[in-house]
Amino acid sequence: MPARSIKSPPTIKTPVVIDHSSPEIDRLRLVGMTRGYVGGQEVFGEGERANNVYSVISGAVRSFRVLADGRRQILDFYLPGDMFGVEIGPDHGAGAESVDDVVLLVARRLLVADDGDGAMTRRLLRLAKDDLRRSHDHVLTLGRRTACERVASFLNDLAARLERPRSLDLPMGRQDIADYLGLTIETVSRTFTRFQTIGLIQMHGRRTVELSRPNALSALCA
Amino acid sequence: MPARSIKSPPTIKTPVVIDHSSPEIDRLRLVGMTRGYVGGQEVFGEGERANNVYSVISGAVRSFRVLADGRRQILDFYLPGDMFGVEIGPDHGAGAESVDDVVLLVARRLLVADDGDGAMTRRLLRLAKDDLRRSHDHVLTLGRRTACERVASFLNDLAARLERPRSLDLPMGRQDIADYLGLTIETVSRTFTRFQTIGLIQMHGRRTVELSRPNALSALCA
DNA sequence: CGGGCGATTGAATTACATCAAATTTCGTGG
DNA sequence: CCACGAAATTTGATGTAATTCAATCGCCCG
Repeated sequence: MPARSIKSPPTIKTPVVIDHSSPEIDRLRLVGMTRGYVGGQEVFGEGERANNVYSVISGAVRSFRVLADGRRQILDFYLPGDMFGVEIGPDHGAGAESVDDVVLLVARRLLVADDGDGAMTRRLLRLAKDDLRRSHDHVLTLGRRTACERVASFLNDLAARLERPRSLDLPMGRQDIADYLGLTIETVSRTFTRFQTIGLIQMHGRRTVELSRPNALSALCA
Repeated sequence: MPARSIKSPPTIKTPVVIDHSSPEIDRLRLVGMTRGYVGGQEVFGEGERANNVYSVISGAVRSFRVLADGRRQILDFYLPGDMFGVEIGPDHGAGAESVDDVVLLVARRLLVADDGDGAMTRRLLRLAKDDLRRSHDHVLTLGRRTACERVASFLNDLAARLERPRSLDLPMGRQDIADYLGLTIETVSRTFTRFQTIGLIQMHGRRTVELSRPNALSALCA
């Protein structure tokens, strides 16, 4: 995972208070500063001390682990409204980088951990369980689905998280998708073109995917 | 995922109190009844209402999800001292079955959820984060490791959880290992024999693995 | 209007799956 | 204690989905 040419890092610092509406029920109030990142910047490294927690205001973040020889596995993508970087132990179990241009809310870890009553802890528990559920889905996909099914699932899930727009804007490149799905960039590319040939999707440029037949796509997920 | 001949289900019910020492720091006190299972019995099904939580007293439990066409992915194995089946939502996101003969502690969900102060919630948070960490390891393994590396990781991890005995007793059969590692039973079998040929391991019967060269095995995990 | 990087396409290779026996293990009953 | 039989595992032959290697294409930015 290559060094990239870094544009001027637009590191704005402004005090901010944000209400994150966790799906359905809870609201998570976080107090901190915003910070801006250009694409491909490190937010924190694997094994780094976990002093802050983060919440995506705009853009997308990837969390990942790497093997000694450089093979990379993306564990999750975080989208606007998602919180990440919360740890129980002293340091981060995975690295995190901006996928594209990103603005994050950065809060001190201590401000989150302690709040007298257990309200915050309960929210964090809910959050952790959501992450676990997604990770289990991911395990199922990597362990038992074909390349074709993986890509279909990916588009499907992304569309679901973005509230099912007919057309979605991929924040990440093909390599990121490959590293998330446990495939190579070539296989991902081929699968996209096959989907397009079959009429499942329609690409406009390389980042915009129009889901022509969303039901057929879901059906492909097996 | 065959129906199995069920021996007389030794369903003993005895009131029990158990202290689970969570690694290092916390202790989790659970009050409930014990229940016995023979190999291959359902503890709960995917989508079933989550009325109880469970803790392994002896034996091993597998949690899993299945695709519509029957492909199965094992998400985790639970060993003595492990707690499982805790949910935030109303029902279980995965099925759970006994791997071999098992005794579980079964506690009512309500007894766990509420305890005035947030002590229990904090323990559950720690537990969820542990599960998440393991699931992330699993994603890395399924997404980016070869069959050989997967089997090595599996033996390695199992040995670590069993406090690194020189010789370990596999509670699960080859099919379970395959369904955990996203492989076929044949590939798992071939890999075991190759490891044995190379002198990495020595099998005694089909369940006992002697780790002849544990360091070489760890090195194989990449 | 180039130029460069990301993406696509093609050909050859391979790791793992599939299909099909043969063999071993281990519980059971004699 | 030993023989039997079903089930689990191993082994072998073959097939194939996905990877690897190698150009080429085309989108997007300056």
